[in-house]
Amino acid sequence: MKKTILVFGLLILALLLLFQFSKYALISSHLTIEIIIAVIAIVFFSIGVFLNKKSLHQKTNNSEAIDYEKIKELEISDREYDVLLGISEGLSNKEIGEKLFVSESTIKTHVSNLLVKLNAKRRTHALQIAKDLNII
Amino acid sequence: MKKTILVFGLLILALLLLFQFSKYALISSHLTIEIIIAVIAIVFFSIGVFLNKKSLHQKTNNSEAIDYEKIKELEISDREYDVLLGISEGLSNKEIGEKLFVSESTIKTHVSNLLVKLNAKRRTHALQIAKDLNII
DNA sequence: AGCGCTTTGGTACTTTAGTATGAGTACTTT
DNA sequence: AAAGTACTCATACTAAAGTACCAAAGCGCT
Repeated sequence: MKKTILVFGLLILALLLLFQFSKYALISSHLTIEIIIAVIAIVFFSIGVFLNKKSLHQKTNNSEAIDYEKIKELEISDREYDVLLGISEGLSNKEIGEKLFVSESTIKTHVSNLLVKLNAKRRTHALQIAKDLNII
Repeated sequence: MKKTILVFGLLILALLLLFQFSKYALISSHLTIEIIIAVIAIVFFSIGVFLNKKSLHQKTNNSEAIDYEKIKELEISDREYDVLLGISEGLSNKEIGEKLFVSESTIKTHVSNLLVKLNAKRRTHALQIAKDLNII
């Protein structure tokens, strides 16, 4: 929000500077009106591109970044999150166990707890929910 | 590519029109230079935003867009793809069957064929592969 | 009409997944 | 020291998922 105000302030400043510049240029007749218009066009075109790129990047980043706050909020433990990542890699409980050096039983416990915490019926459902919440 | 040329053509046209307009406006003195500059600034700012949005959308869409060619390449049938979408929604075979108005047996057949075609061991694995190939 | 393909569905079976319950260890907080 | 929490693991069970095989209906193509 503060950034937005700053950017708009700079924009208005740029606009005023261009007004002054164009007046001076016309009076002194060193530059033709075409060039002034071209300069203004290029400047504002660039500003438009720049601003849009920033805002769009924020949006795309938001949909890709992992929401660690949400993970805490759901009380998902570290180990449970490891298991969730294993599931998202398409591994079986046994394979996840081998990867984390624990038994399949342990993974089953973690998965069960995960399903409760994510309010999911199946591991695939959990995956869908987790993606929706931006936690994987 | 053709679109790009078209857009640039229109841009140049707009620029020329603005030149003529500004000249006429100055001669007839109906408008001040400030207003002309403001109009030009707004117009080109908008053009910048618009063009950038288009190009960025193409980029983001590319990493999200579904690769239908790949689906054909893998010889995944329409129905199998429906089932794949059901899996990605976290549904059980039974639920997918209800959604598509067919029996669970049918879904099992489709899933089995899908796993072979995607070279996956499990439905979660199929999901991971499908995401990797940009087909879901 | 016959061929190939998709879609559908079934049976029988094996393998994973998931639930319920109990229990031990370790580490932190009160 | 006691309570709480996270992690571990096991048993016993039920429920899904997945495999293998077979079979029939429907559609487009030649």
